[in-house]
Order: sequence, then C-alpha cells, then structure tokens
Amino acid sequence: MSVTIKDVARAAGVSPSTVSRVLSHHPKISPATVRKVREAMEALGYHPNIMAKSLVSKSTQTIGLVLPRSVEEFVNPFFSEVLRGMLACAQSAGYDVLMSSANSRPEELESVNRMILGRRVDGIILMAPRKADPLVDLLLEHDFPFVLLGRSLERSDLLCVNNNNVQAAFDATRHLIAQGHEHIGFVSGPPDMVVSEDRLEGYKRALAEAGLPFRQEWVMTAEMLQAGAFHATSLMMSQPERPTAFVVIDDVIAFGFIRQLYEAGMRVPDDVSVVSFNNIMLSELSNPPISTVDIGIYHLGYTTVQLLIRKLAGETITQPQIVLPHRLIVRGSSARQPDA
Amino acid sequence: MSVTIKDVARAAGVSPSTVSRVLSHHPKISPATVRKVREAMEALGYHPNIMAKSLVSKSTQTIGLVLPRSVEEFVNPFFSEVLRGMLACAQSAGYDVLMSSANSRPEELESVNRMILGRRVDGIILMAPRKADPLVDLLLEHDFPFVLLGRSLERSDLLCVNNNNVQAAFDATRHLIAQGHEHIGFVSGPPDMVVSEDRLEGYKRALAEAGLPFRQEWVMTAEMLQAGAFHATSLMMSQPERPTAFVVIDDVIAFGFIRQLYEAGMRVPDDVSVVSFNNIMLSELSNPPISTVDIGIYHLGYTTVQLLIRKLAGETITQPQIVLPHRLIVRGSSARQPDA
DNA sequence: ATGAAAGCGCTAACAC
DNA sequence: GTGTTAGCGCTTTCAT
Repeated sequence: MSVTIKDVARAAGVSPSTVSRVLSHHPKISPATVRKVREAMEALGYHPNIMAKSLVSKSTQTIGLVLPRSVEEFVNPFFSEVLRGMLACAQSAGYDVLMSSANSRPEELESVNRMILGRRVDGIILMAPRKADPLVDLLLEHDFPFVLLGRSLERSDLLCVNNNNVQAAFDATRHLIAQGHEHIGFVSGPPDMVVSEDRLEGYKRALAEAGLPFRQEWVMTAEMLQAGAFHATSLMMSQPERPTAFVVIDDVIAFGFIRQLYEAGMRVPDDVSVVSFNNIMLSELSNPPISTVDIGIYHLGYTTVQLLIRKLAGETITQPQIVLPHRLIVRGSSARQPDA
Repeated sequence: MSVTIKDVARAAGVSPSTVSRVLSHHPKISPATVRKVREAMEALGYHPNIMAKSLVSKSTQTIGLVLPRSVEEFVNPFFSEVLRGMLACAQSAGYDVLMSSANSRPEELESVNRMILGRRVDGIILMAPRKADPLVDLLLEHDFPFVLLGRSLERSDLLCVNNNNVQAAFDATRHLIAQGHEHIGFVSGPPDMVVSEDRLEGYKRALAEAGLPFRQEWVMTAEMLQAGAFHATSLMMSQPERPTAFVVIDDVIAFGFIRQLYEAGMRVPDDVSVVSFNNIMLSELSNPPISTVDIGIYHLGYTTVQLLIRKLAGETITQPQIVLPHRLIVRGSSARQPDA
C-alpha cells in the first residue's frame, strides 16, 4: 500500500520520530541523519499522509471558501478572477482551498458547520456578505477565524478586504457629470448586498454635490432587467425627460442593459452613456468598450486570503479592515458627450 | 475543546463504537439506542472529525480538481460554469471539492502528487487535457481514479466526458455555408489543446464536404489576436479575397475578434459573419448577439463529477467515454447574408 | 541528537 | 445488540 513514515524510518535505520523531525525541520538533528532520511524518502517516494498529520496537529493547511449561492454571482467573471487571486495566494503559502457549495441558506449553514466542526479547514473566506448575514454569526459563535470579502454593515471589527465602493461610485458618477450629463440613472444589483447599497450611496452623493436631484424613478434594479426587462427599460427611455447616462452596478449587468438599450433603439454612447464597475476582461472587448471602475479583482482575492493566513499564523492584526484602491477607466461607452 | 465521539458515548451511556455505528447507519442497532445517541449528539453539538474518520476509512469524500494553469482559460466563463456543474453534483453526492492550483507544469505535477500520495482526495478531475499530458501518465502510474473533462488523443480507454467537437464545428461551418458563405476562416485557440484540434478538423470536413478549399492563410491563432492582433486581422481582411465569415474557437475569443473587426472597419454580421462555441451567458448579451454552439457547459461539469463518483463507488463503467449533445444557436452575428 | 511510548478521533474486527 | 481492543499515520513529550 502507501509508504508510511515507518517504512522510511526502517529504510533509513532510524526511528519514526526522527523521520518526523526531519519533516518538520527540527533544529537539533544531525546533518548526516537528515541526509539519510531524505534519501530514504526519495527512494521510497514518500509523501506524508495529510489526514494523519492534521489529526494530531489540529491544522489542515486548508482554507474553506463559501461560494455565492446564486447563479448570477457564480457565473460573473468577477468571481473567477477573485478566485484566481485567492488560489494564487493560498498556493504560495502552502494552503489548499476547499469549496463549500450550497443551494439554499440552510444548506449553506450546514455546509459551513461541517467544515468548521469537522475540522476540515483552518479558516474561512466569506464572499459578498449580505446584510445581517447568519454565516457571520455562526462563525463568530464558534470563534472561528474568517475574513470577509466585502464588508459587514453591522460590525466594524471583523477582518475584511474591500474597496471603497461609495467613493468608487462617486467617482463614476462625477465622471458622467463632468461629461455634461445632468440626467443620470442608476442600475442596481441585489438590494440585500452591501455593495449595492454602497454604490448607490456614492451615486447619490455625487448627484447631491453637483446639485442634481436624486430621482427614485431613475433607479432600476437587476430584477427589472430580467423578464419584464425590455419593457421597463424602453418605458423609462421613452419618457420626455429620460436619463442620458447610467451608472450600472457591474459589468455583466451593463452588458445586458446596453443590449436592451439597443433594442429600445438607443445607441451607446451616442444616445446614452454607461459606466459600470469591476473591469472584467470582457468589458474591454465589448462593443462599445465599457467604461468601468477597476477595483483590482485579482488583488482583492489575493489580499483576502493573505489576511486570513496572517490571522491563522497568529499575527495580531492591527488594521482589520483593508481597503484596496480603485481606478476609473474611461472607454467608449461614456466617451462622447450626447447631443442634448 | 471539540466534542468527540467519546463525549457523546459518555453522555448517552454507551460505548464509542455504538456511537460510531449510529453514525454509519449500522443495521443491527436498537432504535432506543439510536434515539439516545442522537439526542446526546444533538445536545452536545457533535460533528464527526473528518480527518480521523478518513484516516481509518481511507476515504476522504473529497474530489480534487486540477485547474487550468493559464489565465485565459481560468477567467473564461466556460470555467466557472463547468465548475458550477461540478460543485452541484459533488454536493448532492456528499463530496467536497479541493482545488489544486499551480503556475507551472512542475508545480502542477507536484500538487497532484501531494493530493494523491497524501491521500487528500479520493479521485481527480482533469480539465482540458493537453496532447500527451504528463498528468495523465502520473495518475495512470499510481492507478488513481480520475476523469477527463475533454478527451485524450492517445488513449481511448480513459474515463472522460466530452462533446463531439468535430461534429460541433462541422455543424457551425455548415451553418455558414448554408448562409451562402464560400470564404470561411477559422480562429483557433492554443494548438496543444485537443479541443482546438477537434474543432479545426470539423471545420475542414465541412469545407471539404461543400467542395470548398481549405486555406491555411485563413486560419488565425489566438496568439495572433493578442499583441500584433489588430495588424493580423486587418491585414487579412484587406486582401482582395478575404473571408466573409469565421468559425471561432470560443465565445471569449469571438468577443475579442469581433472587436478587432470593428476596429478594422468591418461590421458584424453585415461585412463578416461569426459563429463560435460554448454559449457562455454573455454571448447572448453581446452586440451583436453571438451565434454559438451550445455545448451544455454546466451539464458537462455535472456529468464529469458524476462519472468519477460512480467510479469511486466501485461501479463497473461499461461506457468510459460519455459524449454530450451540442446544439447550434443562431443569433445576430451570423443572421444576415453578406451583400457579396 | 535520537528512541520509546502515548495518543489525536475514529472504525472495525472480535468477543459476549 | 453492544462493549473491548487494536490500530490508521503522524507528532510530541519524556527519557537517555
């Protein structure tokens, strides 16, 4: 069967504990022995059994990732890019990543429970937390190490990595205002997501700063874009006083929205300007290319895992909230000024 | 600390083995005892320690996923969709998914070695295998259960889940021919991927069947689309005899290619028609919407994991190669016929 | 510097 | 039906 530490010990003519010490780079062990053991390991093709190791050491070198439940979030390229960053960091620190998937809220709780109580992972990453997220409570209750990708509305002492989404939306809106737009709408995402709220807030602030009124009827939700979608968009755009520009919650939604504008006979950017968030790869390849706020998705993922690993290493985290910079990228979808 | 099987045993007034039997739904155990034990578990909030369990049972209830190394493949929405299908199946069968990431080929081998020799996973999924893939050899050598998402060029006895990519490309090309196109180009992906080869083959066959010549100069590679990109595309399109339609290896490449055509002053579909593969969500939202061959990405992922789990359950697999159906979806990018 | 022994939490014979 | 015992492969005192 599989080659164990005993086999190596026998082959090297030492005791199992000595082999174990070589494995863990124990300081006081003679170079000669180290060499002997290393050779034996090499010859036998030894690899430590992680299960046995973590059973006694109580550490799994694995971090758990709680994935978004909704299809929309999951297939959003934002997700794979953030995952890419996470994996890169985890890998470079010698950690593995275990994914927890679930279709419903109770399933999700159960899955996380299994992860932490079953000692499968050392720490957990929570993506896109909701308002009053029960997962946060669960983790807190068990005093289990975790980091939020995003931020908690309720508590400010939790470890988290985030952008300043209020500022990002403020910048995006200001850009449209600077282009001469005075009628600016907003297309939102799921209302229970913290990021939706933050970006709406930034949008409002920019309007206020420019002395422009906030109009509730110019705020669309992603749901409105779905089924009755076309209707809602074309209805809004056929009003005598219609928005000439939109701040859209993210690139994927922007894709769908621009499509609907075209179907309603509106050209981007000629009739309507659009600026969105995330800067996923395809936003540059879109037609027209989409103006968007780059939030450093990869970096976001990387930093989140990094923070968790620091926490797991026992480091005292002086600054629990990490805010990563963003940067507006102007492209074709908001380049020209409307004729109006 | 953590509550163990012993604690439950003590609380329920039985022996640890009895608790273990309740856990594994052992047949001959009195209902009264079951109830007692269940209550004790509930009261103490017991969750089995997976590490200890798999140390003795030699099964981890975890499947390992070897991720694509290249950024391009990773961020391709194809990947997240296939992952979604995999997770759905794994979850419904009570399996977890562990991800192996690596930046280089040697790292990848080392990572897989750790997974299998360290007994971290019960089986492995290999995505998008290359020609003469060393990972396949490694897995075979250790007689470790695995399933290919895609197919092996060299061996036909391996478990794999795939589309008939030759046929899919044949269908796509036929569609363009039926639209009246006689000058049809091809945009390929990485040449060492099996799928690239298969789709090119289908394209050639359709040309041959229609009595159209295959022209090497009308085959572009994804690399050509990168840096010197614009140049290559515009050069080809400025020839007196230029393609009026393209079969493109996948939707993401199609996005980039259409963008370049626009920059070269070509309209899609008015000047050039495009049909690609995968039917990622955004292909429908593109402008124009992209005609594409739906290959059932989610289903592909789901079936792959399903096949692996069947194998792990000891089932004899009579049909090692599963071929999933595809279906051409005609949209705006190939709707009209060129004036030519 | 190294070995012997105990034990992490669980399962699986083997008894009764 | 249920308890007792012996490990799974590893780390970690405690000796020497």
